[in-house]
Amino acid sequence: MAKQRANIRDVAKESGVSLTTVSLIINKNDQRISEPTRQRVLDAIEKLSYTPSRLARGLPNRRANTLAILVPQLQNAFADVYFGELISGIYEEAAARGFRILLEVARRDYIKRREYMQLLEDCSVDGIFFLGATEEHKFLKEFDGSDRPLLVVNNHFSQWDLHHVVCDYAAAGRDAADHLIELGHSRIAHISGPNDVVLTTRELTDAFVGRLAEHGVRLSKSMIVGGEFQVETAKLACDELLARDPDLTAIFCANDKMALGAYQSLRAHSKQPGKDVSVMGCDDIPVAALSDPPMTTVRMNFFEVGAESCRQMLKLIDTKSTDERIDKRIPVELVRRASTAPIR
Amino acid sequence: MAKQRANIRDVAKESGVSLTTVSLIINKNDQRISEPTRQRVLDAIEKLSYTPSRLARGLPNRRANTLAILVPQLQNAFADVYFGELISGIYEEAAARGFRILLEVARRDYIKRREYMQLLEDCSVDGIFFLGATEEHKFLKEFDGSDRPLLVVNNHFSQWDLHHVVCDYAAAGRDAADHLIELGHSRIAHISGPNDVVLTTRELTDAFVGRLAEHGVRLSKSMIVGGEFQVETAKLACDELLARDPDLTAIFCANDKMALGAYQSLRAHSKQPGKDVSVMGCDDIPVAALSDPPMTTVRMNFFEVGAESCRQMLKLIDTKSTDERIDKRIPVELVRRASTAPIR
DNA sequence: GATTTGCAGTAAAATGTTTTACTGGAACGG
DNA sequence: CCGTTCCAGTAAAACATTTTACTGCAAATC
Repeated sequence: MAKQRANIRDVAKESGVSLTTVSLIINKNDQRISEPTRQRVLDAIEKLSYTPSRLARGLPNRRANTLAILVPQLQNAFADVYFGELISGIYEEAAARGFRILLEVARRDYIKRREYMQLLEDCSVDGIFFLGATEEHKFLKEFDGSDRPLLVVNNHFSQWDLHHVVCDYAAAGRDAADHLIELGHSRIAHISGPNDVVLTTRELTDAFVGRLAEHGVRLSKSMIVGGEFQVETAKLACDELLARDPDLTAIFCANDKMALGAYQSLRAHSKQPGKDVSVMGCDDIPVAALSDPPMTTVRMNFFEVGAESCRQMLKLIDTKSTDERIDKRIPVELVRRASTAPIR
Repeated sequence: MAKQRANIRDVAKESGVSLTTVSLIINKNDQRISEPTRQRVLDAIEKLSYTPSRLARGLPNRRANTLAILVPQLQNAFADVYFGELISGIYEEAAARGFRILLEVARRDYIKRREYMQLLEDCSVDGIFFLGATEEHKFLKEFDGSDRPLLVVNNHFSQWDLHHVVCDYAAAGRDAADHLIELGHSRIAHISGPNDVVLTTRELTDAFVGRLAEHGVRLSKSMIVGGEFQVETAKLACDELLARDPDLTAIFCANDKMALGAYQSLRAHSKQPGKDVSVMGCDDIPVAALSDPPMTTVRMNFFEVGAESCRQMLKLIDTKSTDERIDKRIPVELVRRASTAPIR
């Protein structure tokens, strides 16, 4: 029991070669080692059950082979399908390339103390994904035009020059408008997300309203109410809309959760969602298909957004090219279910 | 622009002391440095904006100051409130102690290749939390009685000698039984979790049935149906129970999601949950309070389970005492809402 | 006055890799 | 036969810290 843990030196000694040779074999990218030598070293590795230390490996080139996922502190930070899918997508892609994933929660004093910077500066991490970013996250200004590897996942900002990967929210708004028009609706309302702080959901609203206008349907400002992305607030929003126009025939909600709130409100007003009033959601979270009635919505492939974000990040880290900004849009898809119907 | 990044040597040179002195000051645990010297070094650190490298710090004592959270690959691995709360709890506690959190997904070949071991052996991580463990995860046998720092979060196993932190499921079962008895019910059914593979939910069922028996109410095997923890399967389970006893007055479900499935089934049979039939859930996930009717359930503080798990893990790592096994129970609490009522 | 104790700090070894620049010899072209 | 190229591998520097055992000196003790 002389040593606990074999290191590269032990392997070198055991197989009678130099450290360099062992290192080259571990990092398979070098052709110059002959097959017999390689075999001998591989045997020694097996025999000593040697595993290179990640800590030591990262040291010489200051690469941790780790990426951080930064999420804001919400009531249920990770407990959200939305975040869950994004994280899964990032993870799968990272794992396939030998990268580890760190989880970080951006609480108020986390941001105040600039700990996200610490992460990069103490070499804990080679890049940071920021999920759930809003325009209230002023600290992002720090990354404006910088060559620090930070990527905003599923939001984007026009005021700051950052790397983005995001669903095509404008297309989603247009798809929703087309669908409701096709069904013959014209008395339409919209429950929006927090349009003042999130650009993507603002784009959704703008595209929806814009496309309706192209079809000759005018959606007045009063028929757009914010629902904060939550079930309860959306229910209240829907109550308000019904008070303003008791005869509206369709509601487009900026996410599925809010559409569930609209269901509740409609029922409370003795109206059947999907029959008396068509309701559309956005996202296609699992519960959308299971809801009663099954929900017509626009599917956003959040897993793919995560995966693409990771691919872009790895490219960014490898090339270190700071000259070009990433700005990817992931396509969306209309899903027809029973919560929308032709106008009677 | 000679150097990119200050290291401890630069700080030492700048303040005219040795490396050792700087190191001792960074790791505040040494008293022997005089105040003036400390101040001088602190100023130099500030001036050079020096940050110790985590990679290099971990190397000498082979500590990564990082913990891993291992989750099984489910349809929605992290997208679950349950996992979300556990992870948040672990995270908060770890962050407070300067530990980072790695996320790992135990897919089939991840387990086959024993990558969880790799994690410990390549010094990526000082300990592993395993979430969502079941008896089907045979690889846990590898940790049976071992001094490897693995902790099973919110499940436990009698066949293997492992570290556990878990909600008090037996108490939850008893609380549920007491509540329904108190309301006067005697024609009671139970939708269980996957009792064949998860011990905790089996304990829940056993405690529930046992306590009912103590009160003189016998729950026959046929009135216990498995619901796989999912809404849809629970709905089917409830259909089956109603077929067997159309006059049952109360159903206890092993989690809140399944109680939602029971709601659906009851409505499909023209019965009002909370009026015609009392329905109880377990967990108190956010949607329980928002459901219609608001759900009576047993609150399980998953955040606290996570936090306590982390505290225990850190103790384990610090003491390296392999002689004692962790086995903590976190208390639960009955939450009365509108889905249960006195029998008519 | 010699010895001990405490203070404030330092030298050097240890941690485990990667990477750059080199080396000895064989084959090959002219 | 001489210079070049290739092959298969090596020596040594670099990465950035922690930790153990020491040191010089002043004050206190006997």
